[in-house]
Amino acid sequence: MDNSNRTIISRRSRPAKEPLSREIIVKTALELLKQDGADGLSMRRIAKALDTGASSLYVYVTNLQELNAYVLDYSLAQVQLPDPSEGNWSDNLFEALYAYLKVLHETPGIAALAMSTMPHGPHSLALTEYVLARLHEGGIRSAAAAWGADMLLLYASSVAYEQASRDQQGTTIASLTAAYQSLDAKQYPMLTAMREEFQAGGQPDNGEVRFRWGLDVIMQGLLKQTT
Amino acid sequence: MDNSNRTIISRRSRPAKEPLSREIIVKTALELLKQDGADGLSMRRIAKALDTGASSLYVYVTNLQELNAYVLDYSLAQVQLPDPSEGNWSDNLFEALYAYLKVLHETPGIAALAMSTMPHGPHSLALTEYVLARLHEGGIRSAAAAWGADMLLLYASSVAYEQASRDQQGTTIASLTAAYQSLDAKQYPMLTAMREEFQAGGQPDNGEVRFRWGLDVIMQGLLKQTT
DNA sequence: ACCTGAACACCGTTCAAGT
DNA sequence: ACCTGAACACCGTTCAAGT
Repeated sequence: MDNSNRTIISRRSRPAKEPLSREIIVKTALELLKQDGADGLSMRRIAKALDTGASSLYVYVTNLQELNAYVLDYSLAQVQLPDPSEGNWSDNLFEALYAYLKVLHETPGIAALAMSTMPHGPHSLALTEYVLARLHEGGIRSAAAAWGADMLLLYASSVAYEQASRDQQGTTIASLTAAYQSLDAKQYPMLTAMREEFQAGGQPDNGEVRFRWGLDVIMQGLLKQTT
Repeated sequence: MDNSNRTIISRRSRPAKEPLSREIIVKTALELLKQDGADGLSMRRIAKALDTGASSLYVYVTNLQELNAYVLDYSLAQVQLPDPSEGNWSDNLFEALYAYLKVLHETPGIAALAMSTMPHGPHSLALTEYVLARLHEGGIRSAAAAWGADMLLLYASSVAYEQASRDQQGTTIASLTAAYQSLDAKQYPMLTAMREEFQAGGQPDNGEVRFRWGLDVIMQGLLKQTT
């Protein structure tokens, strides 16, 4: 009696340590990434959050690179793909890519993963499949569709990544605006003349407008393509 | 006499240590980046190559981020911009962007810098200026030109970066091809049908063709744009 | 003014040892 | 089979001390 009681109490004060698993590792990794940004994603920090040593993780994950791939795919589960049976193909395509951008943009660090790790997982494949299907609906087939899908996804990833590193740097942004202000008009006439347009690009409100504008450019170009 | 002699000998065996300077730091950084890839670019390695301690570098460079920016701009000096008075604007634009891609592609690690560090330096500005001027020649002005120039440069940077990380990973590429081979045709009908087109994209020979195809898509889209 | 060494607070990965 | 601690070989940055 005493015995069982004691066990219960000890369980309450610190619940029986959940056994490790790849899933729980990936989940904590994503939480840390959301909390602390790109620095949060380290073997040692994940291990600490799970109350173990870093070496314990290597049973479930061969290395950091592989873990990165899992984390990326896990977070891509949150990309909401619009029902293809409603609305037209091009609106659906835009919304899907914008949803992808938002997921990358929401969690700083995921964008970096999207650029640096090769997409393995089911959610990444599902996204590519979706994009291909919409392009097919729109009459863009074979090579143009394959390359176009890659291009659209790369565009979204790189925009997210650029914005993420922009936000992270902070310090440098002031000195850059200063540099633009004091441009030599002789050496850089175009840049000097278009100062405002370039600075407007950095404004956060313009983000969505500009992103959609870029998608539109690519889509127009794809529709013009014959190959 | 003896004294002066001794000094000369000691100078020969180890020439009077060149004083540090930002330029020499940036140069060695780039050399190490070329030799050892992205891992080569570390304060400690640069210091070791210069036969000092890492802390000595901080007199000439405020931190690694700033050094990265200098290295990037220094290597962009090698981008050969075609003479705008010869040939048509669109060929010149393509060649300039391809020259940019090649510089990023040649030195593994520079592409990562291009994506992650904000472009300050004169060579980066010169490249942007050149792109803007060509677009202007082609009749693309104001906002469309500014956003278009950013888009073209981002496209080149991201293609280079993607290829660089692809090459670096090595191991993963095999498992990815395997994954494509065993795709569930029910779940991913498009991807299954277009396997070859996707795998062809990974082929190194196709790199240039595909890059130019992408530039063409963006250019066609830009020319269609009214805003 | 410039350089140095040691120190601080981190990394990823491996490996022998424990349960 | 799983977990652990210590060790190895690294990081960027700071700071007191030297010249």
